[in-house]
Amino acid sequence: MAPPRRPSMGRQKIEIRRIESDEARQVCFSKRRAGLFKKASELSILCGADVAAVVFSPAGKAFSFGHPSVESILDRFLDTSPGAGPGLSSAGDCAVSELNRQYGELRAQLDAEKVRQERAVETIRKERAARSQAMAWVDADLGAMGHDDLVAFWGALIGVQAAVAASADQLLRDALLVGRTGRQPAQLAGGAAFDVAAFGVGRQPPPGLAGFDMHGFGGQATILGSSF
Amino acid sequence: MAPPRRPSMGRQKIEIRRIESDEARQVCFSKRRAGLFKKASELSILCGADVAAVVFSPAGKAFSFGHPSVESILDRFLDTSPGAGPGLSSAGDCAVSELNRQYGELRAQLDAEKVRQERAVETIRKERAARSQAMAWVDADLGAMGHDDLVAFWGALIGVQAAVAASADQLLRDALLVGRTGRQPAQLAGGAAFDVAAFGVGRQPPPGLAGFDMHGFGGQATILGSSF
DNA sequence: AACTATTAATAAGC
DNA sequence: TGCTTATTAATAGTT
Repeated sequence: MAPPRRPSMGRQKIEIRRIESDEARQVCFSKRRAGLFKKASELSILCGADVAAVVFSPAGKAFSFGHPSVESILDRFLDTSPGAGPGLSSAGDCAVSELNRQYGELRAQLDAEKVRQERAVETIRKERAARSQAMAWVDADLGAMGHDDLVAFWGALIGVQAAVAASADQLLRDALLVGRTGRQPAQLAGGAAFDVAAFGVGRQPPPGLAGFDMHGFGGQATILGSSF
Repeated sequence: MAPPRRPSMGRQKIEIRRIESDEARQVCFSKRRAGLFKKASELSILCGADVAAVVFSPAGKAFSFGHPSVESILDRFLDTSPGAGPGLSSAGDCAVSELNRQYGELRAQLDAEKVRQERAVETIRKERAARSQAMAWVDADLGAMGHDDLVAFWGALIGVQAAVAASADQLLRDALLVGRTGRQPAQLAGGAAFDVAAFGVGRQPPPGLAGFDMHGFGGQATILGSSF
């Protein structure tokens, strides 16, 4: 039986970069030009704003939308923009100023984003390191380990993982929270990431399972905190 | 118990007509103005078109977007529209144009950064989910588990973790590579993230350790690939 | 300003 | 080019 393919793949996510295919670019141009003019129209009606939009196709053909009229808007803009009179602050300068402000804001966001990315990478690296060490450790003497030892070890391991998970937890909460906030002056929450070595895992030479003193953990392992 | 009302009514359908409330109108103006400029920017990038948009707020404040520059577009339009003069219009404002370009570039970078951040968070989330599931599973019957079962389980768990680690590995390499590059057209490497369920861990009801068929793994556990 | 539930826009496929 | 559909993107109303 043939796979029941859907009649359409639906809208796909696209990158905002030049469309290479001539045909696809032309189609997109027509659709989005219409969409832009519609948005401009809605803005003028909803908010009582004066709006003009001018578009030149790659071929050089001009399209325009304007409320109340393209020319009136353009004239007004060109009139006030070059003026630069210190008395009446020209609106045109405001636009440039606004652009500058947004530019700075964006750069701040980008920086913050990079900091968070680095923290995420670091967290993953730590989790992996801890896991690797723990596995190597166990691998060495697992066969010789008694049942009770295994259970006890498991309990200890759970502790390590819970702690590491807590670190990831912090990062996740952080990422989700800040992700939207955007700004954030790179509030360096003291990166007191859990130090694996403190739990005995991470030492270079595996001490050998026979020697590890974790029996105090009790027979039945229990999942510690780490609220999932 | 009180009716669990949703935190938001979400977007409502609205008529395209003047918004009466001053405050709501102002908010809408800000949002939609940004949206309009974004659409204009996307149109110019996607289709290689020259686009300008000019907006006057009801208060008379001017905002504008232009690629390559507002003035060049407006001049070209006013030139060709009435007189049909074939004269070359000069692109006057290079500074604004450059600022606009940088703005777009920054925004692209920020978007790419956000994508990577999301992937990082998703990876961490998956690792945690896998770990949580595995621990809960074991916790259920660990006490009753025989030694051989325990050893075999450990081997299986190693497999899962190695696979998950591989996913993280990809992310790390990716992040480290791109982190420095800065630009990168967000080359969407098909995110074929490892599916934990494929390893038997992740099923909702713990199948009970007595039933899991992983003895084939052999008594001695070995660390699989996952090059650390 | 941050959040969501929704509506609106639109990438693909015919 | 215009229509259809599955998805993504924009954003109205709240807090």
